[in-house]
Amino acid sequence: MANQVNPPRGMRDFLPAEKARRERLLAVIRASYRAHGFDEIETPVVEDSDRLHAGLGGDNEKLAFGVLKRGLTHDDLRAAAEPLDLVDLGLRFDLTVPLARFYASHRAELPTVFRAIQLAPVWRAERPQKGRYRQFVQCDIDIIGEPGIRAEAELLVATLATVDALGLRDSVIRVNDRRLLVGMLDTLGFAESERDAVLITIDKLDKLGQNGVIDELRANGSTPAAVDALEQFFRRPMTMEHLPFGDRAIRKLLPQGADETVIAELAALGDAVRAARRGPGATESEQLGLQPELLQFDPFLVRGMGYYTGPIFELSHPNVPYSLGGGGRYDGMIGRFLGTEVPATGFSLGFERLVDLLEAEPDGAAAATALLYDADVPLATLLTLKTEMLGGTHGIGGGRVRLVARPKNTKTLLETLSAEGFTRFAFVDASVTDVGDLELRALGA
RNA sequence: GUGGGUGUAGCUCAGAUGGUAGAGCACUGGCUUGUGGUGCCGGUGGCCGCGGGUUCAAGUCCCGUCAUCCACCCCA
Repeated sequence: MANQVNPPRGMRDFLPAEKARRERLLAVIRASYRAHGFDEIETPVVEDSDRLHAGLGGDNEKLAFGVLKRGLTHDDLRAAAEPLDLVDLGLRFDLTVPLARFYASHRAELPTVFRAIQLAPVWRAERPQKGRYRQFVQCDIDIIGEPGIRAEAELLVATLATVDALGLRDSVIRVNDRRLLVGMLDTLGFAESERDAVLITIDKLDKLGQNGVIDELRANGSTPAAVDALEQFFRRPMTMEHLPFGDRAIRKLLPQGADETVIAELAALGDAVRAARRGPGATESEQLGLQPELLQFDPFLVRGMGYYTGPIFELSHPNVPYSLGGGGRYDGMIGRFLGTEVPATGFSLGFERLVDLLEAEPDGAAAATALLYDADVPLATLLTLKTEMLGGTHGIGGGRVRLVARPKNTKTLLETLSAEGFTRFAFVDASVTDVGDLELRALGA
């Protein structure tokens, strides 16, 4: 019934089974990232509003939840020129801006190259939809202090390993570089002033198609000659041969005159990641056909965040229309907070989207026993049984025991318990006095 | 921010053309059964999302509003 006890719009309560499942998946992600040499940190859920609205969050800034200043008066309200004047804090809309502040604040205590894990909720005041929530968990890894593709390679290998560990098949990471994107627009003849708008339209390529993108650019009044050039580029003759992520694949998909340095970087990145995925000892021919292409160069991958400066990534899966994660290099951001430029790059997994996509797996945890007791069994007996089964008074041996009053209809109860991960049960009537009297039965799924 | 669908018991849902509400499951009482969880009879539980309008009469029609889902926008 729709009433006033629902959680806030776009935010969710999690029942025990779902909460347990989320925690299991989170544990997999945490363990995988830690194994790759990253360290987990935590920052406050709110940041200074000024910092959130420093122009680094792109459109997300408009979606930030603000926190009103405490003790506002009517005079304050009247004196405010705009709503943000009444706000001094805001809920973070991503984990990258807080990380940049964190690094700027604690740089002296951190290693020269810092590898961070953040598994935490963020908030955006968007209209909720499938795969989109107003409060959602992001799983970020970032490498701060490493300027070269060494960092990107580590990020991608760790991310792919984590995706594997989660049991997600068929996902692909699309790769591009902000510098190639900008270079392409320049080559085609777009003015710098229209760059952002053009990129937003190009980003819709997978939805609108090539003709749709051209139409929208024309409708928006983009430089006609440049749009013509783009259309011609779309229509260029292309061989359909499949090329692995590397020098040839990148060149094939770019206009003439693209930045050679960037191409070389991306090609090296692809080679390194492929080598790591293949593992030691295996030859390329041995793995051909076994190892699907996990990286894919996409010259039209844009990513919304304005702060990206170099290689950018997006994790996609054929079963869902939205991305499962993304990231890229944001070399300028920390300098905004610290004064000194510090290179940084990161990758963020969309936890909610992974949870929604992954099949629910049974809880492989230790035995859990439910004792269904009759009303006439003394409380002391029940508590003693429970304590004994747990192997002592501390009861942290790994097993679980729950006391449940036996209802008239046990069928539903047993199904519920099974769904909660209980593996066995026993009836407890007044004749039971110690554990030896219990007749334990398996609780089938 | 824009557009569309939905909103009836704890849950899943019925309620053609307007006549003050039903089922299954869940919960619960009795008997039966006597413990992998039966059968029979009964019971609790509904401002039919909320507000307004039309009408003798609205769950049913109209308007508004809120919630939710979906599609845009944008994004994890």
